[in-house]
Amino acid sequence: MPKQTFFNLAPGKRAAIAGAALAEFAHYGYDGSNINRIVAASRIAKGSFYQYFEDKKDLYFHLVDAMVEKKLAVLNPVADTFDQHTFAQNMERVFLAGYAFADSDPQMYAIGEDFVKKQPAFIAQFMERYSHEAQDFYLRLLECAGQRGELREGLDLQVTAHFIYVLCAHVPMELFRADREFRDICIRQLVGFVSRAVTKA
Amino acid sequence: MPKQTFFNLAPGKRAAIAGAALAEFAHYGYDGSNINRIVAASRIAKGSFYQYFEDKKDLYFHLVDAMVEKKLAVLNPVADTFDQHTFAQNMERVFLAGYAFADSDPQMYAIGEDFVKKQPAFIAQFMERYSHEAQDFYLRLLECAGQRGELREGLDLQVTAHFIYVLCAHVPMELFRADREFRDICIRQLVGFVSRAVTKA
DNA sequence: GTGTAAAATGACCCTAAGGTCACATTTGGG
DNA sequence: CCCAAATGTGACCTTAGGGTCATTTTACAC
Repeated sequence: MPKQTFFNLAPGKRAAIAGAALAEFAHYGYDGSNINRIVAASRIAKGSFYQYFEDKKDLYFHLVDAMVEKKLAVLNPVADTFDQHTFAQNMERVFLAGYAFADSDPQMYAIGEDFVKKQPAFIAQFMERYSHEAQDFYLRLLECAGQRGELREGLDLQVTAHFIYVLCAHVPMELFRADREFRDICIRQLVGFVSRAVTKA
Repeated sequence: MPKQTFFNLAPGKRAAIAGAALAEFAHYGYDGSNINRIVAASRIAKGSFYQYFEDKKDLYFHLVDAMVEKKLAVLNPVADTFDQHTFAQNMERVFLAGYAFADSDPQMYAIGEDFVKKQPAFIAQFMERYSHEAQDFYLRLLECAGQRGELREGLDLQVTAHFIYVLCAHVPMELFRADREFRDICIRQLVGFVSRAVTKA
């Protein structure tokens, strides 16, 4: 967590630093990011950086936290009404919400992409705090479908949730820059694929 | 390309270096790899390393070349008989061949995984030499299906080939460590997914 | 205005790791 | 056996970049 000093900063200055960091991590990913660049872009001294943050990871996790929070703000309303929809409908709602998030904040999205695809070690660390948020999300989706009697018999929910997670974490990312129509086609087919894999008939 | 000196080496020594490098890149990926470790593991002096290779990338590309060659040796026989099978059959054959490769040489597979997932810059460089081998592969698959009259109307083959490529590059990797039965289920469903997406009815 | 605590600063430090080089050793032809 | 060319060697160079610290500046209480 950033030091108190960071939160004492004038909002504009704090936003400048957060903005520079956001751009840096979105553009270069965690591995390629460079504190000197962040410091130069936000017009602060290198020493000041370490008045605000423990280290580079501290800042990075702060942004990842913000990203997760922002993404959950989009996804939670969807998850909270899982029981009012079919499994297939819920899958589609999840995808649409995900793209809404990505479209609304491409930099946050880019940080999430780098985080999920290139920082497996951090994910493990992070999950200790968020208790497997992502997998649990799809588990909730499956359990809800189970209560509606939609699921096939003999399904290992944990494994299936992971499978869905993998699919949803990787495939839509590649389509992010595609046009809306193509996206929609792919979403519909992915929804169908997953639905056929887990629901009866 | 490695220097002539490397190819003049006694086969055992050359193999020791190649083996150490293979293990290093497979374990740490390109970004985390360390020449000092490679040098220590293969019992040569640091200076000798640079008698054999221009630089770290030279060695890495040498291994990636070998990896691609080995993978193509498995995939080409499949591609050469595309016209004797349905699209769905060919998709399944491609997956099975891919897993056969991964199972037979997990280290080579790991290098490929890192290359595809974490080295987009290198892929671009590499493709200049291999003329989009991967995308072309799926394009051939689609074109063959087209000649058999299996494809839906109005399909953009280039885009579709890319979509299939993305799916086949990311999803199976995640399943690599899963047991055989689960793998087979997933392969069948993926084949079905892609088939329904591109073939008539 | 003065003193004290917080914050700002940038030159500097330190380590990791890729890459070099002057020298030593081996090899092979005459 | 001798010499030259090729090869082997590891101490050393260099750079990048994360992180530190002594010093200065600012903010604020009295």
